[in-house]
Amino acid sequence: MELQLQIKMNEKLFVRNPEQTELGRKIIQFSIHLIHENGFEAFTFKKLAEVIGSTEAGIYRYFENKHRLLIYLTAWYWSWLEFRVTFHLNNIFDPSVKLKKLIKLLAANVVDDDSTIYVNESILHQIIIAEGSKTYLTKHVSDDNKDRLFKPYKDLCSLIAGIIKEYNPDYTHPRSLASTIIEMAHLQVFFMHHLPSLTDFGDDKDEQVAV
Amino acid sequence: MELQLQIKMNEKLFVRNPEQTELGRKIIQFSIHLIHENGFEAFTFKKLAEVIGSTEAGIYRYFENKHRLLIYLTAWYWSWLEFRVTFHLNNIFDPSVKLKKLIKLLAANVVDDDSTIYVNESILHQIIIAEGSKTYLTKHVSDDNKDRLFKPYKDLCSLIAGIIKEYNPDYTHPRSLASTIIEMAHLQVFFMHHLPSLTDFGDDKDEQVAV
DNA sequence: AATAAATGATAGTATTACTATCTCATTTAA
DNA sequence: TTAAATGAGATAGTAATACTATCATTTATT
Repeated sequence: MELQLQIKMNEKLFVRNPEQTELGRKIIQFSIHLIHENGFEAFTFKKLAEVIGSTEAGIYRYFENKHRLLIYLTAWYWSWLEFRVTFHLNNIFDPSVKLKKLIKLLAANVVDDDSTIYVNESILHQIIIAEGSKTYLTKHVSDDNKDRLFKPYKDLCSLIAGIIKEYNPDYTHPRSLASTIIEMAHLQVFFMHHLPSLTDFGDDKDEQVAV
Repeated sequence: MELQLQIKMNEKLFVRNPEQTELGRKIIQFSIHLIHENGFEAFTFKKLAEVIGSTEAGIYRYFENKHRLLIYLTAWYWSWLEFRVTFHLNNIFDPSVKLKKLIKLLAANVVDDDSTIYVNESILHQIIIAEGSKTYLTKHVSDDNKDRLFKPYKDLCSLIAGIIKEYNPDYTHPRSLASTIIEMAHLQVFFMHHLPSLTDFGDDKDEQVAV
């Protein structure tokens, strides 16, 4: 069975839909690699253009600026993750089993998913860890939020909060706990790799974040 | 009783010690205001120079670049917070009381502390919430870490991890829990103000983050 | 009073983050 | 089949950013 996974993206995230043209798909594919290699700060449209054999102006036809591109990638990732979570939790009814599976999914190393050709999910996952929070840590969060740019993130958070509520209907802070779980599943991995004294998880290839 | 609180800062954080000259103290004082007003991305040494009536080159004599200045401010904040925590937990021996007091200290609104004239702790606290994680979310974290630039953060984390261990010596992840508490005490406040659906805390003037 | 440190003034550079315009090839639609 | 629309390359230009360098002047220290 060969399926092609297509995620419907918010139109405000781009100027022209990158999924519909060759250049657009190259922008997605290679921006992921470039951001991962040099970090978001050092990433420029000019460098990206050189890598994909196009021009700076060409990339601006697809994305308003590099921050929007980062939000696009991040939104894509959260949508993809939500689908993954929904898929894996399907037909499981015990909330405690659900929660355990969920945390495994969030904390596990992501393997590249072949059903999306130009997105390398494994690398994208690492970008989210290192750069994800920069999408909302800006002076224009509220404007971006009004444009619903963070909806995929919020949807995932809601999904998790719902499972927490199922597990314990009396728990008073399911959404805060959900966002904490998501953020920490990522941040603890970052600490493990770069600031190990801030975590108890070892930077071991085989070791997974404990559940 | 009038005390002057002086925090000994790591020499690698600056080119010339800003606490020892008038211009240096102005840099600290007004960079806090500027970063808070326009965000770290929009903050430049040129704008800062204009505000304090000096020149761009003048500020470069104190800080290598704006990122180092942000790390300086952040390091200062964590040191100040560690002192505050140590002070408030002095002579308390029940670990559960300690933990509760600690979380109150981390989550409470910070009021400006008069024992430091040129640092407005209340505003600095808001900067840490919105910009703090940008200090380590870079490609050069490991180098910065080798220069011990994050020591104040790690020290605070250790202190909290120690209290957690006192409370429950069998707990296997005290450092991860400590960093989670610190990060979330800040991030949930950010969400409360800007992305309220990611939290259960309301953006109410009187309401404090629950303990 | 002599000397060193701190600051101010000015200039210059490479890079970044865009915007604009014009051409040309390819699709698509009438 | 031809005209129009679309996608993309090429080139140019601008304001701002992130610095570095030099030199003169003011202020502090001995």
